[in-house]
Amino acid sequence: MADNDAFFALLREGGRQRFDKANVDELVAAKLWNNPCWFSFRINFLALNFNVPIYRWIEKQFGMQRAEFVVIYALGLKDGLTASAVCSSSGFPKNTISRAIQKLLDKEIVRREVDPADLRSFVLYLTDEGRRIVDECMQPQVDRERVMLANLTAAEQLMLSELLAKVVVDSPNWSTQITLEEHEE
Amino acid sequence: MADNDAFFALLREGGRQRFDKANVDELVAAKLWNNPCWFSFRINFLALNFNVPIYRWIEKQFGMQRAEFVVIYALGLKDGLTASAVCSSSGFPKNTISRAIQKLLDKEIVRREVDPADLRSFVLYLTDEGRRIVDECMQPQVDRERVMLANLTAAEQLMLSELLAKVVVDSPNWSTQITLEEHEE
DNA sequence: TTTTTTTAGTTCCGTATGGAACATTACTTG
DNA sequence: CAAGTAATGTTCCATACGGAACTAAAAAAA
Repeated sequence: MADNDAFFALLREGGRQRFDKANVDELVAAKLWNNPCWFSFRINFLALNFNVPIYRWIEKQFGMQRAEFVVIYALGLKDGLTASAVCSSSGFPKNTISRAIQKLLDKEIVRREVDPADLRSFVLYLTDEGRRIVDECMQPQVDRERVMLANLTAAEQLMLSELLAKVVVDSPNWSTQITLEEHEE
Repeated sequence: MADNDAFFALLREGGRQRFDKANVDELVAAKLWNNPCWFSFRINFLALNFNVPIYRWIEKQFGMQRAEFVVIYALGLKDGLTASAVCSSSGFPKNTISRAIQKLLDKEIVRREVDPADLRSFVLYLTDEGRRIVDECMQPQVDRERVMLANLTAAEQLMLSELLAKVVVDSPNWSTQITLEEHEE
């Protein structure tokens, strides 16, 4: 690719001309269309706009912290996980997850058994109460997604789902290290 | 739409069959393809995978917290903002942003002037030092994006940029309230 | 086998965080 | 105009958070 610059400009613009920008906050518009990091802004903006109301609601309804919910959400999708499995799929540090699990054990939302094959680790299971809570938390999340995606057609949603999945699937190939020349010091 | 269910299943699947899932963590696979919240998982996973290394690096290099960087990032795109403008475009609560600004003032990365039109608020500007820091932070972010998106073709990146922008542009129409039947209490 | 290295999970500790109450200025309405 | 309401930023406080040091078990190396 020789004319990288033109292409990056295109990416950044991201179909700007087709939008009625009347309603968008001026700074949001700048972050969308005048920003070398088009991807990270879009992703972070959407994640925040999903998470803030959802976690506020979960906190209100069930007195659970984000990390706690992350644990039971993972268990809801796949029972019998270990703490470290939850960590690596969620990106939270292990002490945070560890504490979350302690609270969930206290509240009897989760139970655990020593893994006979590896005495260091525990296998986690939802209790009936835990299952009930996870289930009850899903509907608002599905609704929130639906609200946020209402501006896309069905075909667009499908395409978005596939494109994002394609990116996620590639994640094992991303180094966690920032490989810029390590500056001074 | 009568056959909603079939469509949501499609969305969730998000082109699963086309992927070589050999490399993906088993739980990540479940969260991708067996999850009623396909969108929020994808978005959150990607945001975390972008943010964690980037903010670790910024902390190391410049001793700045996430909220501090959010402020100067916004100012880098549009100088002369107020604190509340930064809040509403970033989603951070105002006390967090307020403290971040204090620190930036102390370090002389940002300066501020009373807004003559509104004596309650201040207008913020990057200092030369601040500008230098923002600039220096952009390259690693652009690089990180590029790494994360390397699995998409140019056309796919463009499509992704447009689709995400289309969702963001609709954000003024999303209520912040969770409107589920407010349960008991 | 013993010694080193890695891995799972916990604990310590200082710091960052966000809700709520606050002070100040601006806007609205009677 | 006065009185009430909303908006901007700051401060207080209790708590959540993550890095780093730790214990114990497993795996690898010697």
